[in-house]
Amino acid sequence: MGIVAANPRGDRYGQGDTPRRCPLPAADSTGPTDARSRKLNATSYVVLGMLTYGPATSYQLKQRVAGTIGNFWAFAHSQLYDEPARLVATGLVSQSVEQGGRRKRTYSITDDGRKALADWLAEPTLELTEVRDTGLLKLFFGTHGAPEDIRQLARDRYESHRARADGYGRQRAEVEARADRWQMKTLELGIRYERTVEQFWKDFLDELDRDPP
Amino acid sequence: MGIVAANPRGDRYGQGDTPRRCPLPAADSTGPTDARSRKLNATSYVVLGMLTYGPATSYQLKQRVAGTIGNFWAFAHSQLYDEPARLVATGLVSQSVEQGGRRKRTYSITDDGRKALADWLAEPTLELTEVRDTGLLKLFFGTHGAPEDIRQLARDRYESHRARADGYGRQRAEVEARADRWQMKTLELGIRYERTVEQFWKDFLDELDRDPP
DNA sequence: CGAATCATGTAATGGGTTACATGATTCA
DNA sequence: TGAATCATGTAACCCATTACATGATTCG
Repeated sequence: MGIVAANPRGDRYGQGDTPRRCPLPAADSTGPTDARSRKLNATSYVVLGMLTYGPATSYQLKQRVAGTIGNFWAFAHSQLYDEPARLVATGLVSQSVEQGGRRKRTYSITDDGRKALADWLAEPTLELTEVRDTGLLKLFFGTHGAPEDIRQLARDRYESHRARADGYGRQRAEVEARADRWQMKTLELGIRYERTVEQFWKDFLDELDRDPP
Repeated sequence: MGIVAANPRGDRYGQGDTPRRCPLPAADSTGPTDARSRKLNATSYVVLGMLTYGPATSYQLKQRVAGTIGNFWAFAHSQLYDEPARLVATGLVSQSVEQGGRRKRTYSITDDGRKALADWLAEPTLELTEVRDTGLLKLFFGTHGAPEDIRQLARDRYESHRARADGYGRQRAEVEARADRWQMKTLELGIRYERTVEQFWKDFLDELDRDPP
């Protein structure tokens, strides 16, 4: 059939499939049965985590995310408006609304929020890493395009990863004082990752020269 | 403020912000003004690409994805039911419905579909790679948890990436005959990536032993 | 003082995840 | 022949993206 594998394992579908159902609310009606429980996702923890450095508006959250985890895990800024609002509803974050003007909202993490963050950090981490790289997808389907497309792809990707690796390198120097030990480590992984991928595309380009498609 | 950077650049928000607006349909009414144009996304191209290996049901698509790109870019299986249906509406895929029984649908790529795939392959690839790794997030916020959490995290992640790298290595041998050149290359990048990350966590574990938190 | 950019949001839509369902096939 | 697993789908909800909007501030 000309395709790599029909081998089992390798889907995500089994991953989160354990039916961890909540016991139904059973038609009771003790008040609003408040939505104070809600499954948190990565975005939630990013917001909670960033708020541990102090209260912030959505814009400030955006700034904190940019230049740190925003480098490898990006959001639309609207998420940093939506998610804190959800967390307020859940009681993990509180807000204070500025009087007058734009009624700007400033968010703070609550004790429940700190607890939720700590619980998450203590959980085992089983999820598989996902690498969302359009270039990889294109490489996989490379036979269905023109030979020159592949070469162009390789050049683009090489440049892109090299630029990012250089950027991280510069950032490391700038940031050394402010960042804590673990934050520096994430940056180090970022650099190692980008250099690896950069090297891959470089080797690939060389191979294309030696052995053109 | 104790946080890494408030440096500019590093958000995605500027990325896709060029207002590439379609000229409004201008209230004409030449028939259904069919929704035959639609911005395709990565899922679309995965489906189109997989269909170039021959017609398939959603389940067969799922199998083709698992063990190849599903390794690094996973979907819920329901997407492989939804997306082909959308592509049929766009005319890039055709379907034949089995008579009787479950009325199983088999999808094929159309000429327009092949064209769309080829166009995509010819486009420059500017998107930045996103690495969605919960472990990295936890590492970044490590100070807010217990010291033992970090160590556990490192052990978990080390194991996980080692297992995946081993898996890829085995897969490479099995698959060598069936896979084409570019497909093998994606596997090679996968291996390099996993080995790099495995090594990172290993070094980190060693460092934690030498210099405990 | 006007233009650009910063800062702060909202609305609409589409898409992805989760859960629910159930027929078909295999195999102990 | 019953249990397990394969195969096939649907529905609801949540979340993410995209576009729209506009007040505030800076700066030439």
